[in-house]
Amino acid sequence: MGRHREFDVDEALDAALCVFWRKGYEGASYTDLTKATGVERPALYSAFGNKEALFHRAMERYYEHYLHFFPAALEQPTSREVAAHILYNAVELNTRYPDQRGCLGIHGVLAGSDAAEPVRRALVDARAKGEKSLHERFEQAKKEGDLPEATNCAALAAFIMAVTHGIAVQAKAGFSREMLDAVADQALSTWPSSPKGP
Amino acid sequence: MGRHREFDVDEALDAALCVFWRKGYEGASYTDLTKATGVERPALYSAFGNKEALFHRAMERYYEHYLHFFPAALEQPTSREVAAHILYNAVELNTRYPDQRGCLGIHGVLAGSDAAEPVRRALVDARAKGEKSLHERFEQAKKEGDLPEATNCAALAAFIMAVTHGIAVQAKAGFSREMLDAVADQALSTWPSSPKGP
DNA sequence: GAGATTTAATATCGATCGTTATGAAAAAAA
DNA sequence: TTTTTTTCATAACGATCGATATTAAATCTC
Repeated sequence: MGRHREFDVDEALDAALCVFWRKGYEGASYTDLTKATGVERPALYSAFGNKEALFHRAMERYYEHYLHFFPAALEQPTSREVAAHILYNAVELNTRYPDQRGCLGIHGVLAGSDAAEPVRRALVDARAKGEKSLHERFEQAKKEGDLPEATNCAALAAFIMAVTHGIAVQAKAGFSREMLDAVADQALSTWPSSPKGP
Repeated sequence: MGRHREFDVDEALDAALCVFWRKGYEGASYTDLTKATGVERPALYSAFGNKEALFHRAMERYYEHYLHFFPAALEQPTSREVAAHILYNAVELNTRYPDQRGCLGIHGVLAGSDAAEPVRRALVDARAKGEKSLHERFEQAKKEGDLPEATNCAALAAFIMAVTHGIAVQAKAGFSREMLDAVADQALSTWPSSPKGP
């Protein structure tokens, strides 16, 4: 009943995601989005709703398709390996595509107009969620004797995330993968070791 | 010869700086700027030139008035103290004003429209300049035996800057000063020690 | 095939963006 | 005081923003 859609919604979403990745939420205009997706404006509205909803969908897809290494990292056997997986995979992702360096979640909307506040909040919440899961993973490591009893697990998780965010900023500035790997090395260079540990 | 200016240029610049700090370059509109400065649009243009020039002036003032701790840190006696000064002062600055958390230089324009490319480049260049001076300071430390011969000074400088950038991102997200100090602690716990060192 | 329903494409909406004429107000120079 | 020069404030500029009304095309049901 009715005409069929002539474009692939997922393909359009992927193209829109790349635009947001490069330009952030407010920096990406519908002119950019229609050009990248090959889909006219009203069709984008019909398929996704407004710009904020489209960004939300792009953000979900980003987490699923690009940040999948994060939940996977939490399943590494030791806390150090968890941290290493996060850092090195972040470096790889942040330098993988020359045209969209850095991380959508970080420079999507660090700052912007008041109108972008809900989007900014959504990204902050998503980051907080990831950091919380990392914190909990480190608490588990402490229980297992993988981390010293005195470890501030919240601070350790915040530290790893801070380095990851910093790597995203530097990747956007054009830093080489080699340099960013070295930054990750340094972050891991003195991982707190448990007396019971290896 | 002619009428006098009725507003203080430096005061207006300070007010504009705060707007850019909060909203970034493209997020700050002239409506915001006139409201914050109390100066009408044409007067801002007359005093500073266009928006890009105004941001440039604000950026200069930011480096002079707020990031002055950075060149000062380079004069600390040891590389570890240099790094500590940078990190803890960055935490303090990034959490000093509840209304403008984070760092103007970082979230000023991480992403944005193509029109903001020159501004983005200027901020990247300014960051690179600071990082280069830190790198050189670490090379000096290596010569003095304060850092091990094998130290990758460029990576070490990039690491400190990465943590600083990450702290800025987290400060913008509302992290407490205590938490960010703990992040800085963790970053410094990885500090390489020289065999000749203390 | 006829009518109903959904999508596609053009063109445009009001609002806001950065920027600037324009003319009144103020202060120095004559 | 008159003239000249600079600033101030109102208003509006063209361009672009996100979002739609409208009409033609396509595909369903009957």
